[in-house]
Amino acid sequence: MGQTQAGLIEELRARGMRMTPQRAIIFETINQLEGHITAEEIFAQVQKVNAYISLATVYRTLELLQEFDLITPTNLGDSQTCFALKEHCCHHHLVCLQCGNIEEFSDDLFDLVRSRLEDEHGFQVRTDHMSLFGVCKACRGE
Amino acid sequence: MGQTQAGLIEELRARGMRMTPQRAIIFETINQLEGHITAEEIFAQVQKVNAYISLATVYRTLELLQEFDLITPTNLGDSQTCFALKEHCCHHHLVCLQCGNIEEFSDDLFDLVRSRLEDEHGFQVRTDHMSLFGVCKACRGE
DNA sequence: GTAAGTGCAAACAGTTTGCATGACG
DNA sequence: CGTCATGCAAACTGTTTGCACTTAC
Repeated sequence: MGQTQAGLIEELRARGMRMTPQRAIIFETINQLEGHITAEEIFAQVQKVNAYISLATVYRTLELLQEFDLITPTNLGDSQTCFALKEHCCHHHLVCLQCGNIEEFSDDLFDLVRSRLEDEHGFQVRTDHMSLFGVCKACRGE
Repeated sequence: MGQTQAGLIEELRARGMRMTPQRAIIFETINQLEGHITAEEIFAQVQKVNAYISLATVYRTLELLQEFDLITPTNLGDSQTCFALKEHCCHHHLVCLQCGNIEEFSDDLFDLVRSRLEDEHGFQVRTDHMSLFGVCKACRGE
């Protein structure tokens, strides 16, 4: 956890971004609040540390982290957008039924499926090591 | 197509809802615009038929159709919500790894996965006859 | 005729943005 | 000390709602 945060800060610096107390607090909050959280939730948590951090800064920082490819936004039915760290995301496979080629895709894509199956069916899906079948870009192009 | 629309209207009437020209136009539009469409897209199309139908009515009708379980909303990354007819949706299976019990779930859940794999990888997934594995409600409760 | 549906405009929620001020490096 | 980040408030987008009016049944 501390490591991840140090990693975040380090990477920010490496890309010439400035390190501000606001950003540090927001990063730490995202690290602590595991799973999918909304901007508003981050804001609420962040305000406990420092009440003078604005919601706009939270949004701007989230945007920054997205550009850095460190978090991913997901839309889970609700009106609000959720965010999650990318670090732990596993990969799945896309298998082409025509040429047999296999490519990978991120586990993020299953966020909505997972949460809805949990909410609507009480079913806890194991999405590790999934394979989806279909037709790849190259084969479709012909 | 005409059949589906007749079905919609019939079902509306059966539930004691009124049939208005606005609703007829909106239904027909949803039928014609296959796939996932936004309220705004429906509105634009509907206005070509009758320019005096308001966006509010489109939203109200969409809400109505959701209550009737005839369309499903989906959130595909964009800011706007997409809607699709439920009629063609196939079913998939949830297989419990502990008790072996199998339950069904709707293909709608894959909307986001499908569209993102198409957009991001150019991959056309075949989501028919899918099975997902995990732990069912009953087994989790223990 | 009466309950339900409509249009309009105003309200609303979530997010973004312009600008003056403040602070990192 | 220059540049970039912040806070504030106002703008913006997608959606919902209150209300007077209209219409289906």
